[in-house]
Amino acid sequence: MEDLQASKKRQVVEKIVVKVKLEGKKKNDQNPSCDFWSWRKYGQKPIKGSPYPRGYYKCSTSKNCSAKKQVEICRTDASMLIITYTSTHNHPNPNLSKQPKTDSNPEMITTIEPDQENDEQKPFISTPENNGFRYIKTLEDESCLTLNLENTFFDEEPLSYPDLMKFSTSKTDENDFYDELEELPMSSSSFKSFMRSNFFEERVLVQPS
DNA sequence: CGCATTTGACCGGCGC
DNA sequence: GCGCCGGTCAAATGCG
Repeated sequence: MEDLQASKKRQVVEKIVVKVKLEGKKKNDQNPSCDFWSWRKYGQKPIKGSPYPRGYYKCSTSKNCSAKKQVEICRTDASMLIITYTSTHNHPNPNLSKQPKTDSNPEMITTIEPDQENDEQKPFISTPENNGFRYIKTLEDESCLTLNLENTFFDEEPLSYPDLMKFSTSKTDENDFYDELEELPMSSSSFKSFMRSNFFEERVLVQPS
């Protein structure tokens, strides 16, 4: 009841759209937990234009965490998972603290093989039309950045990215978190490699029309 | 027995 | 104003 102001009107809602390619592996087939947070499914709906339903998940790690995500299968490529993150977590990642050790998993974090469809890896260009914001592209859009995850999904967090979790303290404005990622000249190279090695995130700012 | 998932109903926004 | 569609709720069910 207190969070109704968030859904009241169509204010600017920031979303993170992650496209994940399942290399034909059934690994995480429909497994929602392709990240280190724990999610609880609270709904599923068929989506117009897509033969596949979309699942709605809430963060189950913390009761007051408003983080949500939607998981759907790309209608043009069933091996592609589209995960949309809404809101952000207002609590530290549990897994992060429970696995302080060796990140010696070079195979997991590795890097992205540049040889595969790297031509899609075009950087986002902020044009006056999009006001500098990244808008979600249509799924058919070839320019959507995608990454092949090979067999390595992050069942466990591939590496530690302190910068990513630094929001644990001053959590006044969650958006700051992503703003930093956005503006950050990439001081957190570890985060970058993390991102690149697992998926590509696209920051979407939905504005009222 | 407790918790997560499933599933249909309900609600609100948007387009026509 | 109406209907469609996406998102959420909540009861029922299944599973560990």
